[in-house]
Amino acid sequence: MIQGAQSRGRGAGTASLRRLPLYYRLLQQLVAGGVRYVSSGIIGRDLGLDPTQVRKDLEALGLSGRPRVGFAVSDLLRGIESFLGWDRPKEAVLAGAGNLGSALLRYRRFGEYGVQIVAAFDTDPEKIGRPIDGKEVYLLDSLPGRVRRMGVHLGVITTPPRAAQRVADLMVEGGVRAIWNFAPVHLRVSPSVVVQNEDLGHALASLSLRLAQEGPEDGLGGPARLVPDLEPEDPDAALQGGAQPDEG
Amino acid sequence: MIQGAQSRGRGAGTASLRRLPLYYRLLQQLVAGGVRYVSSGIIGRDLGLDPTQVRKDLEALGLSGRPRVGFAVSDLLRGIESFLGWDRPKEAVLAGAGNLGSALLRYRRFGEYGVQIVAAFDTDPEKIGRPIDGKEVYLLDSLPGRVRRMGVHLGVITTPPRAAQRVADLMVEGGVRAIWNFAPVHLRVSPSVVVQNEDLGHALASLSLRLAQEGPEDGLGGPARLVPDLEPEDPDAALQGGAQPDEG
DNA sequence: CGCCAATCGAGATGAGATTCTCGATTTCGG
DNA sequence: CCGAAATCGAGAATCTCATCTCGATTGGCG
Repeated sequence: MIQGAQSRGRGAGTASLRRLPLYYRLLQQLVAGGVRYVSSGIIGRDLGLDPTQVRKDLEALGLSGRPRVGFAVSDLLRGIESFLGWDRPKEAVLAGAGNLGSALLRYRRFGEYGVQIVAAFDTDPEKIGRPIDGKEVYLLDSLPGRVRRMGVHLGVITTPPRAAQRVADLMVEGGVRAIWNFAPVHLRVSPSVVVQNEDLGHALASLSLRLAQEGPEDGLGGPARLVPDLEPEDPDAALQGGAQPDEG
Repeated sequence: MIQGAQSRGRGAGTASLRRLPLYYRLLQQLVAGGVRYVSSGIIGRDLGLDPTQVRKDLEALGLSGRPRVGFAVSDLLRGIESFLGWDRPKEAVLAGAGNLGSALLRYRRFGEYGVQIVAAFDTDPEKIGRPIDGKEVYLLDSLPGRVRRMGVHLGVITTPPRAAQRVADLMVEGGVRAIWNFAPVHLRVSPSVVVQNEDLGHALASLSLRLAQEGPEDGLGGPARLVPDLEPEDPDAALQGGAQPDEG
């Protein structure tokens, strides 16, 4: 991914950081299959990456493998979880309880990454006071105060474009220091606030572009994520959205 | 961004490709404000990028500016649209009409990028035959045949993790050549099929990580997108999810 | 018309990322 | 116990990307 002007950590560069979730997913599927050890060559082959790169990435995490054997899958999983902070709980609030916002409030999988959305905000009186998936929906105007009292530092914006900037301002006012922005607008915030844009339209269009350009897959995300990104998963747990198209 | 093993185009590298949607968003806000010309310096300041980089990105699109004046905003918008293929219509199908899938079916903004989801598939009998936002929901088993008849090459997977691989196989069987995968699993598909992973959990966790690492914003996405990505928008049009928290 | 400032475009420089090469270690099969 | 194969780990080479520097062009102003 492209990092604009970002201070990168020491060990793992922003590049390898993006691949860790990919490894994590694959490793989870391997443990589910009873595999205990895996070589960088296997990982590389499945993910379309160079084995050396895989080793370097894992090395940056402080993990090491054994010649002729490979890496212990369980070590890798724990190492990645720890490195990415998935084992340290964090809370977030969401603004804009529309289609997308509601879906995110019901999304079951954030917990696996140590993140939990604890409250929602909206301006529609119809929505206030009606919890969505157990999360209370409050009036938008009360956001700064509540967020500050809750001590939450993560905010999710799923409002219409026109409301996004104001919501961002309210969040920052309440002490939010990182914003996950689904609204397709460029937010102007203090440089100390981290903004991660997640434009779904752009993401799908990006995929379409890759298709048109005949660019065989590499496993990475793509859009939004054009910038900093990550990801993981396990093949047996519950699941996201809600519908389970067979195969249960 | 990190691209696994991808054949990159000639003109614009994968890096600048990720920034184009950022420019697009900003430019749309500028036209809405009546601005006709903009310099690379202005764009760079607003987006936190180096002016030279902005010029290089735009240059890669075949666009040029005039000294002392800058670039014509309308030219830039058209150029980006064209380069990213947003002006060429494409159809997509979706599998997994759960929370997330439904939200995407109702998402109004794909059209702006030239993409339209034309049908959905699921295994839940309750959902079959009940259109969502005007899109018909069919039985998953009929996917290959229908997709082939419709001539669709884009597929979206919003199923539980366990169903994802089977759905991917069905899609490929039906002729889908690019998959947007929201299920947190690593899909194994033919190398000729493009897979773009969009793990929302990972994306949010990624943001959280950036926060913890004290990494001031750069405007880029982050996770998923790890690989090829993109994005755009206009500040006045309708909007995404559905809820409109004030400011209407 | 001539000067000044703004802005672009191109080349050079430097940092980061990816790939390649090679030596060391360990397991497996005689 | 010994040789072959696999795998890792470190260093070097290559590539891409981002930033810096500088000359050229253009519009505004006197």
